[in-house]
Amino acid sequence: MITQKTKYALKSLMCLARLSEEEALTIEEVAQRSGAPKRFLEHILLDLRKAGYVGAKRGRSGGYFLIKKPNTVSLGELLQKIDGPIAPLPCLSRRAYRKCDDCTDEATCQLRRVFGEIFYSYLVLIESLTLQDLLQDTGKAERLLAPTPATPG
Amino acid sequence: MITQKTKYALKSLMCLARLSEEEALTIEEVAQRSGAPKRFLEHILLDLRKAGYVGAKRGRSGGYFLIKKPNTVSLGELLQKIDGPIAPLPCLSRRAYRKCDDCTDEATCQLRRVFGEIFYSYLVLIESLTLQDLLQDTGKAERLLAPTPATPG
DNA sequence: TAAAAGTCTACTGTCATTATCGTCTATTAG
DNA sequence: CTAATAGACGATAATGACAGTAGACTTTTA
Repeated sequence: MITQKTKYALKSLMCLARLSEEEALTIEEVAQRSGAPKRFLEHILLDLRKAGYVGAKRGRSGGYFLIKKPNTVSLGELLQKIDGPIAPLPCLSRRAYRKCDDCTDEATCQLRRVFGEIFYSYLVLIESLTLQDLLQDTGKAERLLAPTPATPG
Repeated sequence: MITQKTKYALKSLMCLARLSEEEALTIEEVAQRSGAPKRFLEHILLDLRKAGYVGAKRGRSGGYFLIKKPNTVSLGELLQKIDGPIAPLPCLSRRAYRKCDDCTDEATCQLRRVFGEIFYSYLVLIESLTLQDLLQDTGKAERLLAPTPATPG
C-alpha cells in the first residue's frame, strides 16, 4: 500500500509539472488540486524541496514550481525519497541495509532469494517509469505489459 | 516491507513442507526452526489452519503438518491470506475494493493507472511462484529474470 | 512596512504490528 | 480413568508508523 503522503506528493508533482515555465502555485492552490490538507502539504512540499525536485519562491506572488524535467525523474527515485526504503526485507535494501533479526545465514536464506528476485523485477519497472509517464494518458508500462492491465487484484 | 508475521508463516510452511508423509511437528519444534515466538506462532498456525494450508493433530504425539502440495500453493495466494490485501491502492484491490478518499474520478486517475500496471506485473510474478519455489535453491524467478538479481536495491 | 508566503519544530490521535497471558478444550498413552 | 500433552482462542499491551494540526518564525515584495 502506498502511503497517503506519497499519493499527495505525486499528485502535487503532477500539478507542478503541468505548469508552463516561470509559473508557480501557492500551497493553497496545490492543496486544492491535489486534495491534500494544506498544513500536511507543507511537510510534503518541504521534503520535495529538500530532495531537489521543487523550488519555492517566497513573498507575494510566490509559490512552488518544478525544478527537474518530468522525464528525468524516475518513479523509483521518488518513492524512495518520499517514503524511505522500499525493499520487502531490510536485508535487501541498498541504502538502509539491515540484517533480519531472525536470520542465521543470509547467503542461504530462501526468503531473501525469492523476495530479492521479486523486488528486482519491481525495481526495474519503477526505475523505468518517470513523472512524465504519470502525466500521459497512455504510459510506458502499458506498452510493456500484458494486454489486460485493468483492475487485476 | 513484508511483515514479521508473513516471514514466520512462510518459514513455518517451509519447515512443514520438508516433512515426509504422516510426519508432524509440534508448535515448539516449528517455533525453534522458524525462529518465531511460540505464543505468536500459535496465532499464525491457527490462521494457516483456517486457510486450509495446514492440519493439526491433537493429543500426545500430535503436531502440525502441511495439507496441500507445495507446488499447488502460490506465493500470491499465501501473501493475501496471511497479510490481507496487497494492492498498492485500495481502488486496485479485487477482494477489498474501496474508493480512494480523495479520488474524484477513477477512470481518469493516473495514479490508479500507473500503479495498476505495476501491481499487475507484480501479481503475475507472485502468482507464478509457489511454496515449492521457496524450497529450491534455484527457483523459477531466477530463470525468468535478468542475470544479476542479487542485492539489487 | 504590513501582508503574503514559506520554514521549521513540536505535538497528538489513530491504527497496525507484534507480541504475551490466561484459560479452555480436545486427545491419548498408560 | 486420568494426567500429561497439545491446540484454540479471546483479551490485552507495548511499540512505532502514519496522518494531520498548531504555533511561532523568517523571508520577500507590493
